[in-house]
Amino acid sequence: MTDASGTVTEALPEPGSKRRQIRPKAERRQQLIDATIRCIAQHGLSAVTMQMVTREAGLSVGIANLHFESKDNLLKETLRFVAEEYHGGQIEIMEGGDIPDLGERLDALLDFQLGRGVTQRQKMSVWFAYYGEAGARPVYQKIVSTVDRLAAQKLEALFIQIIREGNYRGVDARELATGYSALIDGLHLGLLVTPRELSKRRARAVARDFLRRAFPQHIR
Amino acid sequence: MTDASGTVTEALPEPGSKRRQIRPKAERRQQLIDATIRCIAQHGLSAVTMQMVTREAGLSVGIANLHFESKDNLLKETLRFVAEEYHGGQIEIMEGGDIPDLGERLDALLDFQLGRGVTQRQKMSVWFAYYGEAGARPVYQKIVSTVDRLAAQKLEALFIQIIREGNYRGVDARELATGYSALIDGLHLGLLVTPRELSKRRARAVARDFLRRAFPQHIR
DNA sequence: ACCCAGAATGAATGAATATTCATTCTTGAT
DNA sequence: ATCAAGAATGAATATTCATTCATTCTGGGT
Repeated sequence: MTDASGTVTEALPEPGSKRRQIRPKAERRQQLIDATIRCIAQHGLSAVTMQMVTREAGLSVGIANLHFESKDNLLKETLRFVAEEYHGGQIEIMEGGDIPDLGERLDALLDFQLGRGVTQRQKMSVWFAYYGEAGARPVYQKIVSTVDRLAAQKLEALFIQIIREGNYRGVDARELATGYSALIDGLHLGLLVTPRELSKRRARAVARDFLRRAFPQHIR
Repeated sequence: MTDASGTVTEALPEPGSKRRQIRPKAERRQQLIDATIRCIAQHGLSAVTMQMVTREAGLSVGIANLHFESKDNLLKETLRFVAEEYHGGQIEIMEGGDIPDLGERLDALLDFQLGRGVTQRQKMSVWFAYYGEAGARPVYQKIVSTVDRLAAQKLEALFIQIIREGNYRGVDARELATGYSALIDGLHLGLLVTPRELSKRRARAVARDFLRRAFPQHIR
């Protein structure tokens, strides 16, 4: 706050400067969404305030209502972003032009779903914060189920390929896909709520186990 | 509000009467917790207010702070109640003096976890509402993980018995228990958020499938 | 019949927070 | 240089909500 030189501090813009910057709308929107994600992860959805978000973004309070028309809308758009990012990532891997080998593709998917560091934990927090409200908020349900359905279809398609390639008998791709998705969601929950009991390493082992049981030739 | 007879309405206590009733503390506490559960299920955790809860319970606003010292505490106690009820039910089945056959016991557990009607859905809402906040609220984490750990131990114990009885090879009870718990949590999530895509019937089929894969002699 | 401990009430209070908008500032075009 | 469009600001407003507490009421004990 005080300057070593002891004279006028107003002159040059410091790191956390107040210098007003004008940026395109899209950039500000993303900045606010990112800040919202951090706030939800740190304080919980129900404790998030506009002041908190805008301070985190290093912007003024008025700007949130300028770019999103309301808090409600900001939260909705944040969910949409997280949902699309998560499911988009999965879908890209599952379509997998990069990885021709189906077993490897499964591994890559698992890596994406249970890998990463702190960032991933932040996203998880946000993800489940919304799930928690979804029971009472149809808007959230709709956003999630839209992207969810697409990912489920891709997963089923991948499983069908694998089943054909491995000539696995008595395996229902759709049922298995539902199970695998649920398992991953449940493991995420465990990592979030009881990180002491469930390490990321163990979560991965559990998920791999599930896949190995179903597709022994492709995993391990 | 008005009486058909057209005269004094004050006289006899109607259904929604204002007649003040004095009841023991424990009863009022439970009444408030039940009302809280309904409110969370209907409006979402972040929208719940004290006024809402006390109105739902048919009581005055002051009473909540009389029996619970604060809103925070009421919410905490509500979580504790739901957690203990859910896990308590499971544990009772898993210890299962009633059901000697291990396969049947597994079935009973599955029934408990994925059965029931509207009530169950209410509890699920509450359950995940708290999960959503747990990332940011250590108090919630602690409550959940305490009961969770106990249930996990019981499940592992049951699986160990089954593995011994069935002489299953290459199966790790603990890992399987983690997987099964996660699967059930994930299915609950699916039922809550995307009830259109996942019916209760299908959820049960998926869970049974998981168990059958692991313990083919005991299930089906 | 009467009392009184303490259960219950709800109007009042004060703190927190979403939203508005008059004003200021920035930037690219002229 | 000058200007206008519109991006950004943040003090002010209005609302909502948790919590308090002076008061009222109830029912078991005497």
